[in-house]
Amino acid sequence: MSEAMPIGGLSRKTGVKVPTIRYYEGIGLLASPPRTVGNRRLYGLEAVDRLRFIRHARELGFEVDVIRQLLELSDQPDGSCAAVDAIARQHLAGIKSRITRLKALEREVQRMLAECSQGRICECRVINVLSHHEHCLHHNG
Amino acid sequence: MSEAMPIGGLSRKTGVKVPTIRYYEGIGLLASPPRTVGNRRLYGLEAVDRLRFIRHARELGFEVDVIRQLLELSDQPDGSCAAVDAIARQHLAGIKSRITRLKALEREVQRMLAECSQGRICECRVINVLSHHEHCLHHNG
DNA sequence: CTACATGCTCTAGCGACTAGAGGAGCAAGT
DNA sequence: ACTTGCTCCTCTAGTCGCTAGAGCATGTAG
Repeated sequence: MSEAMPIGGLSRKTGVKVPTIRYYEGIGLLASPPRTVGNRRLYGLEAVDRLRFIRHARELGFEVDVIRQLLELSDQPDGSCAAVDAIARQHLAGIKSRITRLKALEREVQRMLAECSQGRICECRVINVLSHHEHCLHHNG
Repeated sequence: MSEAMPIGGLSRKTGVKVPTIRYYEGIGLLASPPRTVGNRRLYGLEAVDRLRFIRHARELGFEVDVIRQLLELSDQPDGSCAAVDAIARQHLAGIKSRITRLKALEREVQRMLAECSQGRICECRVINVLSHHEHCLHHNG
């Protein structure tokens, strides 16, 4: 019955580093746990769940503010999940747009490289493209 | 013959915001220009070229440190462009890997959403997946 | 009783800006 | 000459999500 654990134990169980756990507490993402007589944090099993949720959401690229919302929503088990869905959908849209922009970058850098004939700097296509925007396809922010 | 211009003019000509220009000067990316009697920066046309180069490289996602290297290289017009090429190639690899990781995220968030049947929170697939890592495909950092 | 690990708080740093305070300079209009 | 309003100056602090380190306290094993 090792119900309660110190911050290091929580860290090992969740894969979240100790300073990060304290950081999450500081920004109000993870509740302040009770302390021992010696002022050390003492976590129960619910903290493990909570922190795993946070970690997983972070791995999926959700921002801290958004995770805060998700946590609030997940605390209302009878509420509609429409809001959760909307958040996830919005996140997906953000990911898609980042992919699109990165692909545009990829094409452009690739083109730059393809045109460089490995000569001297003064005729280097890479430097050239960077110097003169008009030679380039990149026009989205 | 409007050769020399104030910082606002440079900003308009290059599309780089005034505070950003000053920031670039502060970190040594753009040389400190001469000043007027009234202590205002006075830029010539070479600053326009330089700043456009920087801006374009930033738009392509090159980091400031890397741009510093590219600028140094572009100042040696007779040198080999192998180094420039290597930098661009490395950058391209970084972009590719970011795309790969984002696509993995995309798939996962999409799957999460697809499985959610718009019911209550307590049976919401999104919350569920976030709570339990093992239900999920995501395993790369 | 002594190591050593682990914990605590607090502050500062990362990258690439952005925002704002509080003041000075400058050009145009009256 | 004076005022209005824009631009410019420097400096500091904030953004995001941590991470690193200082300097100390506590807990545990031998």
